Amino acid sequence: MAVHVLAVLAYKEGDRVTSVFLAGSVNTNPVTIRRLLLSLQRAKLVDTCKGAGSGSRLNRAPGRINLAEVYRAVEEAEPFAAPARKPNTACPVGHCIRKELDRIFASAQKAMERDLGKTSLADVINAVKASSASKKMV
Amino acid sequence: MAVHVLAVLAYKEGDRVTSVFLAGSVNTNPVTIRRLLLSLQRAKLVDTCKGAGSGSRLNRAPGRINLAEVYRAVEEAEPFAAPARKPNTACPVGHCIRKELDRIFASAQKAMERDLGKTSLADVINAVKASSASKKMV
DNA sequence: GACGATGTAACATTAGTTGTTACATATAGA
DNA sequence: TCTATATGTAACAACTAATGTTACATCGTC
Repeated sequence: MAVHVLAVLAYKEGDRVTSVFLAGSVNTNPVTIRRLLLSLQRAKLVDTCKGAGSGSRLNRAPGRINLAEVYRAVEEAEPFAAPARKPNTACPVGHCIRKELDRIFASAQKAMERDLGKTSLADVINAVKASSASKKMV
Repeated sequence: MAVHVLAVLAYKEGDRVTSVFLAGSVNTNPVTIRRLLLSLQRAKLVDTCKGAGSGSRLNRAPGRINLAEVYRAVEEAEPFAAPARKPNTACPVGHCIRKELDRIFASAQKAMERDLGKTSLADVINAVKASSASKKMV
């Protein structure tokens, strides 16, 4: 969803867009969008202003925003394997396994982020544009 | 959690272990374990028998089970980016972006699985054994 | 100062996961 | 064959996280 919002912002190059508009585009409600925008602001990906005629816009060119950043901005807590069952020490395995699994999953997540990092927001937009253009040609 | 269960099974090389025992070890209840075991059975990772003195055991040597398999066995549905917001066609971006995001996330997930695939269940157990051994030395 | 937008809190709604109980069924062993 | 034991599975409760809804204070622009 975050990518979707950013894509819309990229579409409106530079123009400020309101959370109400974004909510309509993503088919959700303004509050959820604003909650999401807070994360994106923290990550310095968007620039949001209050006041009449204001709203949000990208803080960087779409070519300089990659999806790994977006992912990290949104998923502050690690996404899986995290529920952190209580230590549960009685069992010889349970005792030490958590630390090990954390290591492994952190590595897997890094791998995923490396892959996401290969795609920029501009890439996404171009693909969307191309696909909608070819659709219009039919 | 799945990895934890398999690790316990690997610990008891060959012996059948009951869901009650596993539940105690993972600090949960037998039904949850059995539900999990069903997925692992489908993936041919474990072999479960009913009846007195029965239970589950690994279907392969721990060195021949890698974590990507475990992950796939458990996470049948793709884990994220999946909520599949309704198409929401009114907006020019929303219309075509889904397909593109699916492609990107599928790739990211593959990258993650490739990384998980580098670790076998045996690796996990060895790490756990090593860590518990060094702890005993203190 | 009024309007228009965000920030934020409180609460309802929803969906997904886990826990609990119960019971049918299958298997091993006496 | 009978009994004890363990799984498979269903129905339901409890819990958690995410989202939607409403409301309102606050900040900026006009």
